[in-house]
Amino acid sequence: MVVGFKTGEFPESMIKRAKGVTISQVAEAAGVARSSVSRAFTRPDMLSPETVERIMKAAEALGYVPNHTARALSTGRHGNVGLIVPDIANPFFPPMIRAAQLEADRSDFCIFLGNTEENPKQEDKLVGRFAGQVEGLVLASSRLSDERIRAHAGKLPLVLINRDLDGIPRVLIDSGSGVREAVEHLARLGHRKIVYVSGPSTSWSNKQRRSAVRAAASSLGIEAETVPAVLPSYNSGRNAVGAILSTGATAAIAFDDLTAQGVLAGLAEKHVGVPGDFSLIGCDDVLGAVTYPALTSVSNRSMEAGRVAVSLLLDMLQSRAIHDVRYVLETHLVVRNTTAALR
Amino acid sequence: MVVGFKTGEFPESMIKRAKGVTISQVAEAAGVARSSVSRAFTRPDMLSPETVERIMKAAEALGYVPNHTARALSTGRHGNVGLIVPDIANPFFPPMIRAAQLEADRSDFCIFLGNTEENPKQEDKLVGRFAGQVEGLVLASSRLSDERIRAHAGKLPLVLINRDLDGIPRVLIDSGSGVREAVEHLARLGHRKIVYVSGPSTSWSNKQRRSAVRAAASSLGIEAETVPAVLPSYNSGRNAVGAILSTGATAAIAFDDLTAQGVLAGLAEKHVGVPGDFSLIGCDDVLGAVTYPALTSVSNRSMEAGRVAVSLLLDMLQSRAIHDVRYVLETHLVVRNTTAALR
DNA sequence: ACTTGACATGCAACCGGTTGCATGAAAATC
DNA sequence: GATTTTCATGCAACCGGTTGCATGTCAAGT
Repeated sequence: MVVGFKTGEFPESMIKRAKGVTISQVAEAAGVARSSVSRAFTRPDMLSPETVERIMKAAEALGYVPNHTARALSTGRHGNVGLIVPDIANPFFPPMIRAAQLEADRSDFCIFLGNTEENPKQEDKLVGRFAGQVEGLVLASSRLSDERIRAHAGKLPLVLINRDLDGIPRVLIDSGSGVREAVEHLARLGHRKIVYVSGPSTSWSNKQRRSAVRAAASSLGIEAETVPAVLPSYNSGRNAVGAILSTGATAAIAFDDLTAQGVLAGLAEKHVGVPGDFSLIGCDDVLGAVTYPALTSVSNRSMEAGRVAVSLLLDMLQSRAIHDVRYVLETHLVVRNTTAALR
Repeated sequence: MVVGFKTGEFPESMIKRAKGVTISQVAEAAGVARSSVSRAFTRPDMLSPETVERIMKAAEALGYVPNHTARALSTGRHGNVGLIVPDIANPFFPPMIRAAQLEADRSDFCIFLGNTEENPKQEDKLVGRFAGQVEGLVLASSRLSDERIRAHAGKLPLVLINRDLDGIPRVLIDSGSGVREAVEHLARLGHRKIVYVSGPSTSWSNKQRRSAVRAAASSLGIEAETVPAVLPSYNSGRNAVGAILSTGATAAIAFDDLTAQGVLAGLAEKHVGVPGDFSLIGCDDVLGAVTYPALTSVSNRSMEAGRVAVSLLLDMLQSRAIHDVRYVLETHLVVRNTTAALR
């Protein structure tokens, strides 16, 4: 690391720049009352066109920009929403964040982003910190308990992604449908025993996927076991390989693609060929086809989820009413090269 | 897509929840002046311990939480900073965002996140939207012109990542060092003509990498040509393959790993073996070793960059002075399996 | 016992906007 | 021409905190 330090001071001119032109200055310059300036910006139709023009010209000349904070204080609306995710670095989330941002932007809203590091304590703290300065919040893949979520929902408008709580608007990516297809796919290939490599125990998606695997397996008459991987990450998956193999299963479905990627690496280390000796399926399809072999996975709808969640939230804020919406996005199996017939 | 709509209304009780307890109510309950309540929260040492306790008890009982907006208005500080990136979905940025968030969190600051979609217009718009409600801004890999950046820097504290403008604090990931190593590596393997697959023309990193390639190549006496890929993406890289091959070069260094990954795919389609027939090096090392063959790349310091940038910004806000800091992070070549001796 | 100082608290102005209501002038009605 | 309506604008209170200064109290200093 090279650090270049060339410290100079820029004392006055650049420091006081923080101070802005106020509405009073514009009012004086234009020879009107402050309220007229305010109206020129918020409801120009209330003023005569000439007055508006005069005010605007004065404002322009002075470089006036309405103070967002002051406006927020008197109107009670600041046009900000929060988005809290467990782990930005997990490729499942960036597209979601991006879509959310875009949707918020369409309505001139700004987004506060929070990263909880998969930690409920941190999540609680962030919700609290955000609460005072956002009009509403989107909680994606929350790791909080139902009670905490309900408590927060009682204090500010909330929309959930991948968490199914009655009475709170929510967007659910139904991985159940895709996972079912995955199990059927494996059964059709002749696998009689499979494992589900689970994710965070407080994750709704995890529960959903696990029970979908079990249900589909039992209805198809094949055996399914669960091996825990705790966190959705490459290393978690890699560390789980021993446990996976010791079950005697011939195929695995992992909580997500990252875990699957770790499993893939772990299997390679143990010289277990994929898909020759073992079949593997991921979830969320975040890796594109970049692994080798290209990973069979369950499609992801995180972009739509982000967009819809923010749109729902903004609707709520607009209408000042809470609708008990349950928006479900279905998923499907995407077959690539990590699954093959049992030999 | 399945949409479930079970619309119920929660009219009064949940809507008015927005209103909060004010400082006046606490003051009345505790039998003190509003100013004392304010002091109990901001400078308890000014009050007698008993008073503080009485106030706190009253506040607790009423569920009082200081209004962030009001406080911001009177103090002029709201404890928010903004972070603007060209593309959240580009894996280079999430670790940076995460580190920035973490660093901000340590000082109880919140982060506004903006995504410019690689579009200077959008970036300008976002800076404007943020300007009123953040104390300072971090611009990562800005696509704005020098003039626009300087203009913004004149209006609010700014820290740049990967943009080298005199007088504005900046954190630079010096890919030059790593790229130089990459060129040397290729030369040592016997390659006599290489191409640089460029990225966004307004990107500082791109200019830096391109000139590092040229300089290193000419000092080693090998030939270097540039092929443009416009955007840093998989598809850009893939589309550039025709142009790359037509130069007659035997190796390429791509602007980033995403582009390299696209090139890799494009080469495979044209049945050009890597590294047998052609050697390829990426930049930023964001893919880990997940491509096949595993991509040789130049290490990335984006996490540190995010952390340092925010830390610099917070220092600036604290000291209310601007130091002309130029913080440079060096990079190195990480050799994997997409480079081999010319045969 | 009288002054002096330290300290705890209250008063009131201020941050920069928004908004309900009053006012006065011009336009419409009879 | 007198009266009512319409419309543009100003006044002043309000949003919910913070903070400089004044005031009053009590203990220390002489």
